[in-house]
Amino acid sequence: MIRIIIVEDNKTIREGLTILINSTDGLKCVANYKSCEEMLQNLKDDNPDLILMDIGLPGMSGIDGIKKVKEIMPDMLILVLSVYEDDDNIFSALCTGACGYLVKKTPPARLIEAIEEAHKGGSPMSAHIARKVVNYFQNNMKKSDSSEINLSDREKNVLTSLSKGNSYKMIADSECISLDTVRYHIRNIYKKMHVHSQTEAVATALRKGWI
Amino acid sequence: MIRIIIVEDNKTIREGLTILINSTDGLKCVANYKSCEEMLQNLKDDNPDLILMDIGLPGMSGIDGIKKVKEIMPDMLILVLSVYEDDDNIFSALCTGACGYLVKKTPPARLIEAIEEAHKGGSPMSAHIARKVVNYFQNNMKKSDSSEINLSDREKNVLTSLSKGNSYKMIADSECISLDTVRYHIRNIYKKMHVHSQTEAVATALRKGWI
DNA sequence: TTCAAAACTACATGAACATGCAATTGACTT
DNA sequence: AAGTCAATTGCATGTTCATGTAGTTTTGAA
Repeated sequence: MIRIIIVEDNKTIREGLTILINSTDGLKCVANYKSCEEMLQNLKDDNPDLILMDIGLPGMSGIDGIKKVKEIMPDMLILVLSVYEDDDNIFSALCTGACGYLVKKTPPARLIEAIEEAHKGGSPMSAHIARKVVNYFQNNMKKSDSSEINLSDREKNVLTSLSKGNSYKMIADSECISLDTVRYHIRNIYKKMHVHSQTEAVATALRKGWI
Repeated sequence: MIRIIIVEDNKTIREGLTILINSTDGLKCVANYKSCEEMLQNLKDDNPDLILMDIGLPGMSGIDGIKKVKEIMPDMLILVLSVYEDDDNIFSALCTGACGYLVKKTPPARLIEAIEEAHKGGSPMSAHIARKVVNYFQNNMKKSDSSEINLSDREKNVLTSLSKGNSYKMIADSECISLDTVRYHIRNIYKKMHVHSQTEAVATALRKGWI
């Protein structure tokens, strides 16, 4: 029996979900709340296996609610049920600790499936949500592929050291080379990267994931 | 009618998938190959809507295959069907351009669903794969939460400008403030961030995702 | 209105950096 | 053995930066 609590400010939806869940074998809605605050007060007593949570709530937002729940019970399964499909809400929810994200128009049968899937270790997401998540990977993980700048090991060390705020003198000492050799390497780094300052070199390298 | 091609080295599986797809309304397997090389040669002629691709192939790996396909047809839908569930393969595939990732034990009915879901703009993933993807977010996107340094809008602009390699003078011009005001803001940034150089400030901000 | 904080401007100075030129060394090639 | 090349060191010079001190303007709250 999967113990579920619902957090949803709309009474109709809240009661509909409760009925849906309670009429399904293996699922039980042990409580439902119209705000995160109420839910948090009773969380320990309710001791649910999974929380079905709305994002757009009066008072504490669902995102903050997820954060609080995770502080109290880090392994709690939280399934977001939201009308929002914008990147901010989706990524905030997932980063904060939601294990899945469904849009509100999800049909009842799929919702039940999703709850069971989450409980079995999955991360159910509505189709477009999942695509957004995958797109995120494709857009933001362009590491080690494009514009293959070939920095030598020494150069990489120097650049990494620079990014930590070390001065030429400190780098010279830690690399056991002279101050002028540090200058030499940095010149070469600048030449390879087409930049003219530490800041630009470090920023570029960090953005492209070279260091 | 969704036109599909299959890349899979195991003959039994390949033929089984072909039959499964061709016996489903709305789907048609226009070709099947046992290697990426063969598939790539005929890609343009086959002109599929979606590619069902194995990862563990002899010769060119599925990951490299995905990369090649994306170079030729950037919008091609590629659904990975793999026995591997390790992070490297999953993330490589998704980053490279796969729009979904299914494990091979996926039941036929779910596979068909997944193909249709991918075609409608979703990103079907097997339960544990999805969870791994979501976990990635929770572990690696600790941006904007910890150590809440409160940079003003102006300070953020200045810092961003610095990270692009602009000099104080250039920043003064682009922000329409005097050189000394730029200095003033940078002092404050340093104070808030506990650093003493551009490089350190920019590196820290980039690493923490503030800019 | 009045006060305080934040934002802006100014000037000054020692430190750190960017870059040009040049010489030395060691490794590897032909 | 002579030659090439990367790594190293050295020196010099103009530029930019980091930071102390201090005055003015703007803005938001009491």
